[in-house]
Amino acid sequence: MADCMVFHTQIASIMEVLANAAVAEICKLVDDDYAVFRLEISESQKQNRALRKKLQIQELKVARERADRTMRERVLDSRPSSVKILDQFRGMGRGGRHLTGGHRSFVKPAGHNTWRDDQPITVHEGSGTSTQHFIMIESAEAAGPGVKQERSEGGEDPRHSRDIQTGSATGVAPPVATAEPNTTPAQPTTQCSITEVSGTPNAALKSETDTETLTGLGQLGCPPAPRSENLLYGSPRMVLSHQDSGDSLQAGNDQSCSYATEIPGDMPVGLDTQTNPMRGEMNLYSSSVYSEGRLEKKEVIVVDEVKVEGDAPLTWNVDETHLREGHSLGNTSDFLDYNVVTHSPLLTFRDRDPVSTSMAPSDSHGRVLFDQVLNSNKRNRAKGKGGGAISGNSKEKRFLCMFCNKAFSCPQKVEIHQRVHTGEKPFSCTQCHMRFAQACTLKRHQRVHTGEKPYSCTQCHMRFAQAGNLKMHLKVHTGERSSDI
DNA sequence: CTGGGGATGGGGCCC
DNA sequence: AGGGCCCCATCCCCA
Repeated sequence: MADCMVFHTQIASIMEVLANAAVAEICKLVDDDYAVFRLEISESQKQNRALRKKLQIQELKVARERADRTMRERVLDSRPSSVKILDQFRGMGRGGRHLTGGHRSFVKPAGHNTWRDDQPITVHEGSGTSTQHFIMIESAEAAGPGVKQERSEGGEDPRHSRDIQTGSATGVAPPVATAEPNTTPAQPTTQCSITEVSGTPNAALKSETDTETLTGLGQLGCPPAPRSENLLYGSPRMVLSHQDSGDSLQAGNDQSCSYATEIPGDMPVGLDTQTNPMRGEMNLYSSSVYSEGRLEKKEVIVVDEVKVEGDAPLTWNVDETHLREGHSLGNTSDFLDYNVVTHSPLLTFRDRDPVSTSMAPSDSHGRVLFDQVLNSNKRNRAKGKGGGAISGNSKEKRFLCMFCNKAFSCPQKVEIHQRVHTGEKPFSCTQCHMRFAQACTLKRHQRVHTGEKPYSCTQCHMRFAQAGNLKMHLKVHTGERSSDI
């Protein structure tokens, strides 16, 4: 028995020794691996640092070159630099259609309304733009003189003219609507201000964009933007990522928050706008209004004044009396409580250097965006008929676009119109994944696939899918065509 | 470079 | 009220 006990204790001691040895071995292995791992990490960090330095040097170089070039240009051309910038982008129009339209990231409101030319250019990120806020003006009379555009005269430096103050939902304090005393007459005490707060990924885009500022994007599956220049002018990496998987139009592999207008996420193929998950996504991060089913009462804003001040965020001065009167707002306090949580139409650039490195002429994305913005503005200006924000049409147009103040006769029209700004394209082609803002546009598009050409020329054998093209073609026969182009 | 066709965007009007 | 159609402007591509 005693032998047995001794034997057991010996075995136990041997086991213990073995176990200790094994543990020691394991620890040694782990330590070795850890050391190797750390070595690798430090190597990687070194490489990272070196690359960063290289990058900085390159950026400095390019910036210097551009600065030199700018100085030369300024000597040659005494125009304001902001004009030159726009000209530069206007000249870059070609190529935009490669992007299958609709990639309107930079939407500057129509000229007739609140933003002046040197005001910040607005960026609308499609990922958060399904909001269908619009402004209902109480009456035609109120619409006319009631909507004022007051502007501050500050910040004339074009280098700073695109400063943004849009607060991001993350980190940056929300802009506080403050009436600038020097530019704004004393407001009635009954007025309340509704501050446009970007509750969406539409974080302020600054040149010195720090990742922290944009970390809110992460919630949307959007990695923080590395550098704002990319955001501004579209590096291949960041801008205009078409969200269709496998879509050749995608500018980069990064399905990130590209500050493009395309709605993120895989869109369903088909026409079902109701079940479009896009809306769901919007609900998640764009507007709690949707998810709460309180759309109606929060979408209509009776506006007495719309003020846009130099660097200040858009401020809606809402006459409280209107709110009290109901006007589809439901519970007034409910309305007042909410800070118009939507994608901000005021996503603007902080462009410290308008001739920055990213404004490379080779950047077709930036071209597209600015070109389309310019075209849009041009078109808005050119279209006199009903194009005015609040035109005294026979049909009362009481519903204003939240973005450009354009007036429409019914909310649905506003909703459709606002897709211009938001980039929302609910209608997808089942054959090619192209998306359209309007159903009829999709329908028309599908003739491309069906080959249907219902319009035939009476003068020749030509057939056309669109009446407008036939009409254009007919000018060839009448001899008008050549002068048009 | 130019002309012409294909195609999209956007707004107005009509049913 | 809402959908569809029409129209215009514009861009892109190609010969």
